[in-house]
Amino acid sequence: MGFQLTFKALSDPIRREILQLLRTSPLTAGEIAAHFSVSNATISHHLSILKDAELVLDEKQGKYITYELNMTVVDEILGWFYTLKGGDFNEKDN
Amino acid sequence: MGFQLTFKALSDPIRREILQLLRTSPLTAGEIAAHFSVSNATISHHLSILKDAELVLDEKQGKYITYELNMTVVDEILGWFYTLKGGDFNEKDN
DNA sequence: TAGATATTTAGATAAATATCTAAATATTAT
DNA sequence: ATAATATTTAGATATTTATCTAAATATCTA
Repeated sequence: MGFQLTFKALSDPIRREILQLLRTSPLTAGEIAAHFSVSNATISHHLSILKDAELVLDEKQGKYITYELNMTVVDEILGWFYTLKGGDFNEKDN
Repeated sequence: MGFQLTFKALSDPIRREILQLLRTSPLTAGEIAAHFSVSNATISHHLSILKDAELVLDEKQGKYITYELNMTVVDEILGWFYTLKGGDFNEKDN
């Protein structure tokens, strides 16, 4: 539980919007890129940051790569916020 | 509810640790700075970023400035994560 | 096998960020 | 008033980041 990659990943507005896009169902890289006005390469870069943070999972399906939200990590980060609201907190996990 | 400043503020490990320090009670800038090995000026800079994000509130008390957690904004950010978990989401608020 | 499509990787660049030291501001105490 | 203490602001610098274009890789289809 090192949260550095997770929070860094969440600090960019495009990456947060990608997560919201994936809220209802998985999408391919191209479908995701179509929602934005930056290049596909840039979206690919953002996806790799989300992947490193384990906020998304990817699955290769033939020509396409499908991305989906990883709820496990979303829940872990929620846990971090709950420590702020009075729960326990292990200082090492930051 | 523009979350950009909030998430940016949370993306630095020192700032997250400051928030955890303030979990139980308010502290002065100096008390906060004493927990870290960077200069007071640097901590002051981090505090100003947390303040801009409204994650902390400050109150001048004579020679000291006391900082405390702003739970209101913590709760707002929790709301953002809940949209990811199936709730409603207004795309403008990102 | 060639050509088309989907995605990522590489290399470059401009902007943003964290940090430092030194100086400024404000408050308290002698 | 002067000195000491607490904090912030200013200016500089090195690192990180988001973005682009062009090239590489992988898969599908005719």
